[in-house]
Amino acid sequence: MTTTRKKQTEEMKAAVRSAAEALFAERGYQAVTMREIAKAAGCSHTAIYLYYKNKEDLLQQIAIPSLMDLNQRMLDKLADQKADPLEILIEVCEEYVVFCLTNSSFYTVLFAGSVRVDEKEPELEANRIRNRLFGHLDRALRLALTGNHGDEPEAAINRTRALFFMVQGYVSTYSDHVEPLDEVMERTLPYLEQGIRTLVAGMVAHTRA
Amino acid sequence: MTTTRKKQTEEMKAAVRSAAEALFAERGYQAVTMREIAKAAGCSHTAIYLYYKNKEDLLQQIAIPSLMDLNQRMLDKLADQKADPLEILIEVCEEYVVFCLTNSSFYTVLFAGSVRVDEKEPELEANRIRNRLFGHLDRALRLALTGNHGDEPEAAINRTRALFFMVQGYVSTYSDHVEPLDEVMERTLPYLEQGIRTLVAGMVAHTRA
DNA sequence: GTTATATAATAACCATCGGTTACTAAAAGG
DNA sequence: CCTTTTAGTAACCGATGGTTATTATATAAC
Repeated sequence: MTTTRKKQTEEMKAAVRSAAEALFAERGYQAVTMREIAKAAGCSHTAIYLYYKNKEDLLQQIAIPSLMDLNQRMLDKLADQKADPLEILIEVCEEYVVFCLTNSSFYTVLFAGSVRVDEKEPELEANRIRNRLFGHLDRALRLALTGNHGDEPEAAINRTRALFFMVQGYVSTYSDHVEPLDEVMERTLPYLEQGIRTLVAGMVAHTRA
Repeated sequence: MTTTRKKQTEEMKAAVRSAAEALFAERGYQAVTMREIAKAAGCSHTAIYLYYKNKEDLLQQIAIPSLMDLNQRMLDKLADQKADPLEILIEVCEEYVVFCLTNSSFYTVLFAGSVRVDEKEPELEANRIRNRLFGHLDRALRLALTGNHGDEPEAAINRTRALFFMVQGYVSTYSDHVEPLDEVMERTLPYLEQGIRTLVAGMVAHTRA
């Protein structure tokens, strides 16, 4: 059996991943050390570097499936033909912010660094997914604003920017929650919802004027 | 002369402060080490701990005067009786975001941690100033919305929250700028301005309905 | 002016971090 | 059964923020 060793390795790699996932979620990326992860997974901290290039790579590998899930959920919301476009927009935004708050350790590392123009590297996979998520927000807003199709494309881009500021502001405001996350979201998500409704109302008013 | 030693000490403390201020502004709080600051100031890194409790305390001491300046500038804008309240609101918000982007190393540490309820400490001085700044944003918005005084206080608070999300979102979106800060602000401040105008238009539309 | 005392400043040190390297142990292949 | 390959680790590296034991010196007292 040539599989014996590889299988064990694969199991160890998965154990590291699982341990890191739990620890990152519990205490945040920065606060968790490679040695802690190793201890929780049951190997020496140097072994982790056999499976993952470094600490950030480990985070990226953990984050990608979660990001893909989020991507799919946002797509599902967008695909609902029967729902009111404004309600879809709100739900899409909420999917996004709930993810960011739930996975704050992903968020800070994946979204904090802006797109690097200076390097020849083709960007990190996670950053590519992030850009796709932004596209979904953009599309949801455009669908909620049918009837304003006449204006210049620049105006539409600026509207999306404003929406994005609000969503991003919500996340960054509550990302350092002390209360349990459930309570924070139950209390504050209505603020965001109302903010989006108000902002959209302003967009409608502006384009009518 | 009993002043000789104390004076020299005071000079050294000021040199540390000045060096740290420049280094934090240039490369960010996290990236700068105490040993670097010491080298730039011309003392050993241990001496810094004679003047300042630790690295974060050093940052706080540096930040407070800047925050007070910002506080005053926001107050000045608010005091202008002749200007259009909406323009005042936009200027107050811009003072705030320009400060946050210019002093990003202050920002991340001072504003990232939410108000700590768990400790008996009476909060950090910097956090107290921060809350005052939020109050200015709130007042500027209320002044820009005269005529909607009839509605419940909760609605007014929620409007301020929405404004705050947008402002905060702008800052967090551009706080990791790669381009020179001047260019970033010149390009992106109009986005914020337009976002605020749209949001306020939505508030007016909502309260009229 | 000499000596004693308070204190400013530092060198040496500590535990810890992310990451590398030289080595060991054990499974795979003949 | 022996050789080769490879998974895994102990020891190490340079660096961090922070502490402590020690040294140097300006002041005060005689």
